[in-house]
Amino acid sequence: MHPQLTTYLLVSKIICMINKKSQIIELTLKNIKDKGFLSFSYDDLAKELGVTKASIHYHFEKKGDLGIAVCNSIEEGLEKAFSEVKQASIKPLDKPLAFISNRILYINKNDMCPISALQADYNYLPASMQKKIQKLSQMEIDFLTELLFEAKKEGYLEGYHDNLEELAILLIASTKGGLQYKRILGDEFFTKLWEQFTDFLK
Amino acid sequence: MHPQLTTYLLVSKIICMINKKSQIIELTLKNIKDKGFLSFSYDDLAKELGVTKASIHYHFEKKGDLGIAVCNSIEEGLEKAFSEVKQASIKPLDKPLAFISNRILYINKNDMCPISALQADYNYLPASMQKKIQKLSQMEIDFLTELLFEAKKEGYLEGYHDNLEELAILLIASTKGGLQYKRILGDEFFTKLWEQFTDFLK
DNA sequence: GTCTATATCAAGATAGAC
DNA sequence: GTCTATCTTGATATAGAC
Repeated sequence: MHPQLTTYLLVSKIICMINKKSQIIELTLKNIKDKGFLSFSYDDLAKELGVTKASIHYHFEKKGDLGIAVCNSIEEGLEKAFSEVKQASIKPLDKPLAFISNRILYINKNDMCPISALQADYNYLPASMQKKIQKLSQMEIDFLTELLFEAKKEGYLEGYHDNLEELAILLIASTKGGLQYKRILGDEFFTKLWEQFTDFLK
Repeated sequence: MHPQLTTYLLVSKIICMINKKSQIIELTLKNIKDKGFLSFSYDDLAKELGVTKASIHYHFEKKGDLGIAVCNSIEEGLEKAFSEVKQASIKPLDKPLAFISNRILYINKNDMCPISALQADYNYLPASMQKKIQKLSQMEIDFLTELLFEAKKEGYLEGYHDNLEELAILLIASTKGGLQYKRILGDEFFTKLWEQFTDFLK
């Protein structure tokens, strides 16, 4: 075989592997949002991808490995949303809620926030995942807090002083709770919540 | 055998059955708070009670039956907390948060709110349970809303008008979200949330 | 009412062929 | 990289003896 062909085959194999890996990660994320980490199975993924369980195990030997990969993917999404909103040409006061609604955009009608789903399963996840989930949970708070501080620096949020982290906590906690209730009681629940958010931020 | 003795044995058998049933329900509630409805097993209960799985199946043939029984138990607790707080001799303005803290009292350090746990598993629960969970979710809102209205009637909450249900939704949603974060990030998270609640209600 | 035993099914994971 | 086959374990559930 020509050495060039060998190289080509090797490269395309690696690219395919990367694609398959990220396919699996994406699909896992979807499953987590639907049923949680403990409740989805390698067989669920295999069926949706049209392959066997063993094939998934080739890419992610243990379920925990796949869990870590998904957490990393969530982390990237979080950072991307943060930097996009930070650089957006909108009023600084609108950025905190833009960040939240950016994140919510990817949660479908009957799905959970994936971070909430991971938090729910927390007690029975491997320590490596628990650590990652801690980090993700804190990151969301920190990003939102920073956006609130930037708004404050620009002269908004006069009613608030050193308590912007507290406001971030209120916004995140009620968003997460609200998303859960929305699945059960319908969209109005979240709408009524969001209206109050816009009142806080003016 | 004396007829009296027969009666005695029958009665004590029934009482024992009732006790065993409520024992199972209590233990199930504990398990739901720890791992969620889908993740606990009859074997978990059996081991903790020192009996076999088959024995639990005698009392609750299907897992869904047990789920309904637990939901009913939660509903009773909810109604009890509501009527206790309603009749308590404390300021009407303190009653809404008294209701919430009354409910939180029974959630241990690394546990979830059982309603939140059931909400997380919602998509994969039997329809009978989904209906019950809807009812429980709405009940909490309604009870809290009513306590807020009573406070308003007594002259408190001047800043609020027809939006007391919205306030209830904010309080419930952030409480639920906050309890989840508390398990991951520690008690301070919830403390910082609670401080804001007391600011809202004055 | 509780037990033993068992049926059935699904889950995570691995071995080895192609 | 994917497959078949298999192992092991655990889950829901039922049958029938005591």
